[in-house]
Amino acid sequence: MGKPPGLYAPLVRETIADLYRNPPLEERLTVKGWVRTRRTTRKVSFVELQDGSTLKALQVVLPHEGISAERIEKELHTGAGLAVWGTLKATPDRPQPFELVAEGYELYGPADPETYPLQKKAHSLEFLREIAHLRARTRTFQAVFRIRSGVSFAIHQYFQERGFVYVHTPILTPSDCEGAGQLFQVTTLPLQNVPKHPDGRVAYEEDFFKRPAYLTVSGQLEGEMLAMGLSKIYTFGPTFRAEPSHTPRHLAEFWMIEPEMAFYDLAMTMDLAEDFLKYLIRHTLRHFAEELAFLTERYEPSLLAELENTKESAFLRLSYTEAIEILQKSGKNFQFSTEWGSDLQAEHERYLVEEYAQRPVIVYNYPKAIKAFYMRENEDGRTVAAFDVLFPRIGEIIGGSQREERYDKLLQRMQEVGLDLFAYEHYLDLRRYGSVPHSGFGLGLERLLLFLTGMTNVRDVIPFFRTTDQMA
RNA sequence: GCCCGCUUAGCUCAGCGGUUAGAGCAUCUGGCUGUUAACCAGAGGGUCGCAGGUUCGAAUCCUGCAGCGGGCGCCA
Repeated sequence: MGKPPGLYAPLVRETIADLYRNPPLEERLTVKGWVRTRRTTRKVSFVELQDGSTLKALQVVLPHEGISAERIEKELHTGAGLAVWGTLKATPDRPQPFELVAEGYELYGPADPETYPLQKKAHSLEFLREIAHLRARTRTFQAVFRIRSGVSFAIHQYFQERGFVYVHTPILTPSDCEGAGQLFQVTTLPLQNVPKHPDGRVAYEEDFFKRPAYLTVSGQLEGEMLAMGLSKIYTFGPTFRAEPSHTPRHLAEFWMIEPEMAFYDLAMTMDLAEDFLKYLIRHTLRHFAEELAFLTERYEPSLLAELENTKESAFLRLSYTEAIEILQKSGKNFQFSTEWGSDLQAEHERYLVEEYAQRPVIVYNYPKAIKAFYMRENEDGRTVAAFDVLFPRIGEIIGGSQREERYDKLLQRMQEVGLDLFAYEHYLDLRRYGSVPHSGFGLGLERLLLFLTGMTNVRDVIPFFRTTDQMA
């Protein structure tokens, strides 16, 4: 065995990605990684080494005269972690541009082939969900998680370049944002023996916050408070919903991006949303060509073409009323109503995006009755300045609105839907003092990633998923 | 929450009332003059998700349960 001699120590190029960027041919170096596959012939063995820095592997040649075949066969199985040293040689007549001719290696950790679940063959995504702690060893998840990292960076970059302030809104909150959506309650009260008043009410004065507390379902209300001083802000953090939704598009814990802008009206906000999405697509195409090529070949043949197409096309904007007319004239037999006033269902959205427009669609000015209390009422008195961005394959990817900045209108609306006004005093204060027009939207990171990676289940674009009944 | 489907070897699957349940890959053994998810030969590996029922006979049909997946609703 033995450690690499001292002359190898100062390594300039450590990762396999570095080797491909600028191959130090004929140099002696050490590379560290995990075995993807091994092939053995009479005189030499070949190991494909991966280290997660690129989807490409480094071919390592292990001559049996230097390293015994028995040791290689015993130790170097798929999944084993090791350091290997030798000389990088060009191989112009082989599929790969170069290979490492090894002088020795040190095994860090073996992977017993009898029990190690991953093989050099492809596995189903469903199987990999059962071993989420090992998924990062597959190229698929390396590609997906690297794109997730890159697009997260691009989100910050986009807003920072445009003067938005990144604000951290609380994860623990005293109330529900929209009076809807199911909350995870957070408590330090003992569940086996909850202290109660004589009349049966929970004695919250004994709880940690001396009142009920929940995990946030949205940072929007706090985002508005900060935008009313900083003008343009955005949030980017985890969000929690205790909805028992069992679909490939819902998570109990997911990441949301919520910009909020003072002095923006609905049209400006729709422009921002469209520009933002195209920026993220362009960034991903520019920086993750290798990953996108892999995912296109492996999972979604139309992925690359769809990204290219979307980044060029102007999103089709339809008012809700226009959308309803289009649906009514479509000649389609929809399961759900297309009467004015009914909400657009998945089948309607799919028709608008995939058949009618064949590109992303923004629907705006929805009926007041089917939207949240904080959305700004339009002049017609029956619609609100809300919009949804609908994408092919995904459906709704962004939901946003201009907020109701008029105190009387907001108060009236809150009373109509029966909100506890006391809990929203601070929110109402924003309308009492220096209230100005403002708007914002929410983008679900995982849904965006479905579009960017060609994956079809949000459980496959977040490292450890939480859904009803499941914690990976 | 409602509806549908699937569950057979470590993995991906075939078998769909009739001998002792199969294939590819993986594993192990042997071979191969440098392989490209190498190749060639051989071997081991299964209470056919669990429980009950129908039948001369059940992996196969029925019922219940569980796990997983999908559609719808809700949304991001």
